[in-house]
Amino acid sequence: MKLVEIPAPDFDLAMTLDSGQVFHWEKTGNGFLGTIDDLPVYVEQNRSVLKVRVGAAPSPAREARALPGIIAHYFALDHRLAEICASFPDDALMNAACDFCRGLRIIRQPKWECLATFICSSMKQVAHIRQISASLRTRFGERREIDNHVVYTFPNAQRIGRAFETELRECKLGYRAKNLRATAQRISSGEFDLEGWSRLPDGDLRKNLCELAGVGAKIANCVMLFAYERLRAFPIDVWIERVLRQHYLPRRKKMTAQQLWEFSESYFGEHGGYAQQYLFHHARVAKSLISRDSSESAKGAVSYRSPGAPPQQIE
DNA sequence: CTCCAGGGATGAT
DNA sequence: ATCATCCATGGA
Repeated sequence: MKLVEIPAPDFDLAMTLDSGQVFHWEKTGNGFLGTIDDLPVYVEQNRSVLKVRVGAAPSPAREARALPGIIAHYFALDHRLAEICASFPDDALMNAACDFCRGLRIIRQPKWECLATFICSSMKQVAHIRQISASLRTRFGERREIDNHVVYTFPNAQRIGRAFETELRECKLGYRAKNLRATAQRISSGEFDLEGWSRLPDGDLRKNLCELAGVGAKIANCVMLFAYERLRAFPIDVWIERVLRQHYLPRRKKMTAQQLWEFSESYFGEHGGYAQQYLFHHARVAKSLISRDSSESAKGAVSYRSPGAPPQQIE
C-alpha cells in the first residue's frame, strides 16, 4: 500500500467534494474514501498538502501512470484559479462567491460515471443522489479494499445495461431506471462513443448528449462541465435560476429557460461553469441571500449588477 | 399549455 | 410527530 504526499496549493478538498459536482466520496476520519476510476483512494488534506493512500492494484492501464499525476489530474490542480476568477464579471455577488469558494475546483470525472450519475440526479437532491450512487456501486460495482474499509467502483455501461429495470429501481432510481438502462445499452453497444466526443465542439457535444435518454439541457451541461472540461458550460438548476432572477435580472418577469441560459453564457464568459459552481455553492451554504419565492426580487437584497455593465442582451 | 411519474431528506408547523 | 416541499426529464 502506497502513501504519497502531493502539494496542492489553492485547493480545498472538503469544499470541492461537497459542492454538488461529485457524489461518492465518504468522509472518514480526517479525510475521504472513494475511487478515481477503478482505483480505491483515501485522501486527506493538511494545509496545502494532500496525503493519499491507494488500495490494491486496479486495472493495468492505471498502473502505468504515476499516482501523483492521477491525483493532480482528477482534482484539476493545474487549473489556474486566480486567472479563472479574474475572468469573471466584476460584481459584488460574484466577488463574494469567489472569496467564499476559495480553493473549490471543478474536478475531472470519468465520463460514463459522471453521465450516469447525473441521469440519476434529475429531480433529486444531493442527499438522494449520494444514496443512489452508493446503491449502484455496492450492487453492481466491483469491491475494493483500502485500509480497513471497502469501497466499490462505479459499474460500467455494460454492467448497468444488462441489469434488470427492477434491479435498478431497487437502487431508488424510480422512473430514471429506464433512462439509465437505455443509455447504458446504447453506449455499451458502441452506438455512442463518449471518449470520442471529447474532440467535438461544445455545440455538437451538447446536442449528442441531449439525444441520450434522461439527458436534457441541464444534465448535458453538467456532464460537459464535470467530465469534458468545458468550463464555459453553464448548468441552470433551481438554485442558479434563483440567483440569476433575484440578483442579476430583478424585474424581468417573462424569460424562458433558453433566454436565461443565453444571458448566462454571455455574461459569465469563458469560465462560466466555474462562476456557476461558485454561485451555486455560495447560494446553497449562505441560504439567507436567496429567497425561495422566485416571483419576487429577493427581500432586502440589493441588486448585485454592476452599474456599468447591466445585462441587456436578452431578447 | 398542463399534469404527472420515484421517493427520501429537509423544512415548516 | 405529521405534513408539505424540493427536484427537472419525458411522455401523455
